[in-house]
Amino acid sequence: MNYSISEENYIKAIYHLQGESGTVTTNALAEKLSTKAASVTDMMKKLSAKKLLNYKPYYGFTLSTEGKKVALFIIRRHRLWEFFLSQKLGFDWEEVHQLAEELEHVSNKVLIDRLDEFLGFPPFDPHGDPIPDSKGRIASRNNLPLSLLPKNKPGIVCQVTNQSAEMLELLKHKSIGIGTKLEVRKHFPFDQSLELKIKKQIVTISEQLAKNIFVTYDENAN
Amino acid sequence: MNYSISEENYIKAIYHLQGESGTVTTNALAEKLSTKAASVTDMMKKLSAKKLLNYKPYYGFTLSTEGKKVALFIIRRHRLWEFFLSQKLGFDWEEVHQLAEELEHVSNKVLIDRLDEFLGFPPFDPHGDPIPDSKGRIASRNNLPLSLLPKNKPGIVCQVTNQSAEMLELLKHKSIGIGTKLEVRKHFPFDQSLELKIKKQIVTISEQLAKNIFVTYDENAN
DNA sequence: TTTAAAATTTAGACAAATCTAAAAAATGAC
DNA sequence: GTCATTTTTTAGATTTGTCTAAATTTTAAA
Ligand SMILES: [Mn+2]
Ligand SMILES: [Mn+2]
Ligand SMILES: [Mn+2]
Ligand SMILES: [Mn+2]
Repeated sequence: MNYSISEENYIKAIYHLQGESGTVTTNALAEKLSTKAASVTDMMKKLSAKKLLNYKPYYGFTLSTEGKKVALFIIRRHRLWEFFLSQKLGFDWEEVHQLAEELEHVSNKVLIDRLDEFLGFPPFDPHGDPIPDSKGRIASRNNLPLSLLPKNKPGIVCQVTNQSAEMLELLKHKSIGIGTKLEVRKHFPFDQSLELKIKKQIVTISEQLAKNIFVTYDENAN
Repeated sequence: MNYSISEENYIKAIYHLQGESGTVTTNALAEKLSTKAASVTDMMKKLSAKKLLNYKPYYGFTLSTEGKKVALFIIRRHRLWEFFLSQKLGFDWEEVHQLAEELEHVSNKVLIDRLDEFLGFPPFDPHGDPIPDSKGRIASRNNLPLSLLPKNKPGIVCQVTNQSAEMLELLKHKSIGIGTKLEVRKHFPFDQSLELKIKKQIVTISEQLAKNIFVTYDENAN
């Protein structure tokens, strides 16, 4: 019922790597955690013994139902602290992740539920990622990758699915953040780059960047 | 410059035990940390090597100047989080200590300074203990142990110097908290017990309890 | 001043988490 | 299908923090 910081970091990393039920490999996890394959195997045995994993040696692993539950509670903590750091302490969205990496391991349930309440039960974190509620449920949203936003229809940025320093630096430079209103003006099939209108400015972004930006778009709006 | 959770717990415990420059013994520290004397000796060697301690084998130890600085920063974190938990999340003063025990180990300086600012630079925590500022300075206050409060002069409880669950339970029962206004009505030399007037009620407290309650008293007030 | 008791340190062991290097298993090119 | 390459696991070591039991040092009583 109570896991070490190291165990929690592994569980969370597996959750993110496996996405919608894919199997995770030893090397991929080692890479993600900046550790060695041998260390991963050791930890997989341990998490397996604790029934958090479906693990078949040599063939990778996925989280068990219990493992997913644990992961969602870690992610809940992480994203609530990110929201707190951003909204209450005024940190930029590229700073909050590192700090939340530490705070997420303080795992008292009542503390987290009170924090949630204090923050007004935010459904999304500063990067637009959903915050699991106290039961581990995640709000869904009709997201659209920027590449599928119809031309000349206003969309609002609601999520960025890569939060590397490099990505966030680029977004900042282009004045794109959560809540930014924009329209696609041009799409160049040669390299899939896009020209956007943002606050009366024309901004060009690459395919790689566009792939990581999601928008909401009200089809019934004018 | 960066210390493990275990090291931090030892440093803080030494700080509290040594008070105003007393020497701390191996057994006292083991007791305080619910560990064994042998473990303490091991850690003392380590902290000594890091120049955080003045350590003479068999004769106890005190924190070095650097060690005190580290201790004050840990205590700053602890008390700021206690204040946050109490004021923002609505926890009772007997609950905040345990939670702060974990949060105190998240040691990013900018985070703590921003938290301090967010909270309005509180000088005292929910138990009335002073919160070191970002330079490690502690506000002083003309405190008076309740036993020295002149009879029939109003005092305001500003600090309780024992925060055991037992003590806080008793205080709650007697409706005494930080900010409580009271007057000493009677003092019984036989057992040093006191009769207090609190909001028109007469309350009796023991010597042990009185010793841990400190009040402010304005000599110039009427 | 001797000696028994108490306090402290040392010795040796163990669990957790990590690493490097070697062995074993799976995979894919031929 | 064989075999070299890649991936994964195992073996053995290391660091941190802890423990018990034994040895050492201090202390305080007789
Ligand atoms: Mn983490
Ligand atoms: Mn996030
Ligand atoms: Mn602690
Ligand atoms: Mn306190």
